Amino acid sequence: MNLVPDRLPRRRDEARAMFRNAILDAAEAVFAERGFHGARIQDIAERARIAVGTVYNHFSQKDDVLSALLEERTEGLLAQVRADDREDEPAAFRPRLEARVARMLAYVQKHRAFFAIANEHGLFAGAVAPSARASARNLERMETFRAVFRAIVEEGIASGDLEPFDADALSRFLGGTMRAFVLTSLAQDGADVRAQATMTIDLFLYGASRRRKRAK
Amino acid sequence: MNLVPDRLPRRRDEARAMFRNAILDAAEAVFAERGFHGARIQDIAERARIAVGTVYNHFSQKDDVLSALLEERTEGLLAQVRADDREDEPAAFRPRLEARVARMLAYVQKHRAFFAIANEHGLFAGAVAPSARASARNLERMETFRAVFRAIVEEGIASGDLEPFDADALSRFLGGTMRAFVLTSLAQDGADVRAQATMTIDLFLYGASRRRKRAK
Amino acid sequence: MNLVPDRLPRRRDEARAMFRNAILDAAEAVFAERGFHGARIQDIAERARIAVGTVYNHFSQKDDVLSALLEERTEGLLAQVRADDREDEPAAFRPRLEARVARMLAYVQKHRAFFAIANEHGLFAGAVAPSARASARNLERMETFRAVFRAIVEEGIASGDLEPFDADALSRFLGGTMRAFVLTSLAQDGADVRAQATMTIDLFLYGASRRRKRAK
Amino acid sequence: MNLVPDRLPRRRDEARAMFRNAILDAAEAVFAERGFHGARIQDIAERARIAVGTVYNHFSQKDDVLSALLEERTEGLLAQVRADDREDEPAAFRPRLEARVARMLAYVQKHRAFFAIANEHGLFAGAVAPSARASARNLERMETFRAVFRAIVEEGIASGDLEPFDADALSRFLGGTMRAFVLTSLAQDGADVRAQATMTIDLFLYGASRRRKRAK
DNA sequence: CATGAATGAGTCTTCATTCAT
DNA sequence: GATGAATGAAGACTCATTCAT
Repeated sequence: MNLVPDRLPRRRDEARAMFRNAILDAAEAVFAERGFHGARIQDIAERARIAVGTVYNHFSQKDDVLSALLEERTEGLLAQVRADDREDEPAAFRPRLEARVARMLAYVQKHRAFFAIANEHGLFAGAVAPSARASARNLERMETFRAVFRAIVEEGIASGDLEPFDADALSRFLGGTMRAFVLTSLAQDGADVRAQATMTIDLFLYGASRRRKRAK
Repeated sequence: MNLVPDRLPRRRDEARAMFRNAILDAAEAVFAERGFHGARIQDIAERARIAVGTVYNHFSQKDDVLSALLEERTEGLLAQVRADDREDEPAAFRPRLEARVARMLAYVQKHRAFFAIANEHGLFAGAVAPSARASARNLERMETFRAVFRAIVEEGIASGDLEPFDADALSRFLGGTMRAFVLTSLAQDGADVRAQATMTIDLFLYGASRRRKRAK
Repeated sequence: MNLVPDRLPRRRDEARAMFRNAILDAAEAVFAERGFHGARIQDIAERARIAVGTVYNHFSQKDDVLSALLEERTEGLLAQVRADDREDEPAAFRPRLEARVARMLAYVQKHRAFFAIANEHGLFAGAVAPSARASARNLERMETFRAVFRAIVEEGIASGDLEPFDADALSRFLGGTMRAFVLTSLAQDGADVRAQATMTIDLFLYGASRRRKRAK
Repeated sequence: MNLVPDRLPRRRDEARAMFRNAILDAAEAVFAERGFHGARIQDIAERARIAVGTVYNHFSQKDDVLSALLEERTEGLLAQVRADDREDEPAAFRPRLEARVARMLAYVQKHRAFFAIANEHGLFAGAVAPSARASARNLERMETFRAVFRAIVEEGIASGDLEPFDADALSRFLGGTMRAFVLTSLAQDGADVRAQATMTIDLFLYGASRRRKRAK
């Protein structure tokens, strides 16, 4: 095994990745502060302490910076759901859902600067009419999300934990419920993610009506 | 009563209002098509079949057109909730809530072009961290919304229909649930508003868990 | 003599003149405040308490308002020089010149708001290269001025009071000297016009050098 | 001495300065042709053979281009007066003044395109009432001028060459006299600066009255 | 003739993108 | 590949002028 020829390329790749990440981090901050349209490439470059041209060496358009950010965070968020590779993942529906929701909330909390604006760009746009403005990739992304949520709901229906309503409606409901509390995460700095997850699940499962004798 | 002196001023006011409405209608359509930033004043003027300058005779900035639209639609949406003046408004919590929700869904459906973009401008931003970008008026508007939802929830708690959870959390939950179905309204042309309202309320009240013997 | 047919027309003319004057007065004030380009027809109309359209009933363009003003004030200023009709006008060169200068200074002082900006529009532009921008009428006006000053100077040369220098140079010198003190008039509210006139003439005649034994 | 590291920055600075000068030169010409308001940034850019945006890389507003021009020419004009560093500067009051005036006239002649419009923007506004429109910097500039002229005049009074009149009045008189002949410079292409300077000084010192036996 | 809203040509300014160094 | 100045298309906004009432 000759490692030498590997070394330089590897370093190069690392360097590339560092620039790329620096740009994305800077963009996340600047987008959050000024919104996508209010953010100038110049601002992002300055925040990343690089030159404007360098941004263009890594992304061919401003839009691509946003897309990459959406891609990255979406992927990160979805990774919180996919629990297949976790050994300690609970098996029962509710605790498993709770674990997933808690992880998602934590992730959103960590990147709240970004999620605050992602909303404006259709990340949570749900079933909004696919306007000409929503890029094809955006729609795909939303569809991935939807699929993940639908899978969860279908699991629940299959396991008998959820009422066999329309899976689509239920997945939207789950999304909406989470979103309600995600927004709290965005607003607060040190939100108690665990408690929020519990409340989210509780309301998702049993609603807001006056509980009678049902055991929680 | 001498109506004559009234005539001209009245006509003038009417003319003013007509222009203003034409502009707002055109803006609603253009914003929906291209988004706020993609919409040029020229586009709005053309759609309204007036000159660019005329837009500026009625709104001093592009931003103000959006604001006025938000104002108008927000007010319209809230008007659907305030049921005090309706004689046929049901008295019981659930049917009353259902009626309100149905009216709101219908209103959103009617102005879905607008609500699709209002989303991007914080109308539903909920508790998102009040960024420097959200105008003071925007915050006020969101607060009004919040207050209306909280009032509904508090009614429900008082009447014993809702579990005495934190009113703030419940109002967010109600908002999130509605939003999930509102988005469906936005996507579809002839959505069955009544059915959606029922499903919204049902999920809001009883959640998604498998129903046992509880009477629906 | 039938006065009736005269009455209405006369009143009409008076009315026209009143509007015209109101506009010119307003324009004088607004031009002085904001400069010609900074003054909007709207501003002038407001100051004159009339409608924008009315301004256009009296002047066909914005430029014409300025022109009319220049015309009027130029004429007024020149009227201060032409002393032919005054019975008490001194005959000797120096007192006569002094009287004329004093009257001009007083006139400028009275209309200083206007003269402060007239400068920007070539009223005193003197021999500036006749740019394409200086309207033909403007040049004529300047020429009239020049002619008046030259006449004065030639009088002085003829009477032996002035050194037989180039009449053109002398007239420019007289203009420059006056201008130096006119500017003081513009700055101060209650400038002592008489004293200024005396100083102007004194310097014009004898210069600034140390006086020896010559009787002043 | 290592010049290498210096090279690039030095070249960059030179490049910057070249663009800046190209813009100012173009602006001088265009302003002279069309006046400040009639000059479009586009015109200036075209004349300088650069893009519109480049103008904005060097000046943040159109106003700033004019200001920079005023600054530069004012400084240039004043530099003609400050004779301290000249070895061949005459010591006696009159020849010294004459040298200074000649240099100023030559400078104005050289940049007459500019001075023709500077007039419109208060460069020579003298003691005009400091309107809200005259920028603070403008006033400063005028004050500098005034100070220079006053210093000259005071020198003359101190040396006994000038009558001990009010220094302020005398400095205005000097300015006015010069201005009268400067304007001639502006009009003519190949004006005889030396002769003009002599005439200026002569009139400034001895006025226009008929000379008796006094030795010139 | 007064009125004042409608008109739309005109211009400054911004900023994504390019490219020579 | 980094740099940052040059580029120029694009768009908000102004305001002189028109014209229906």
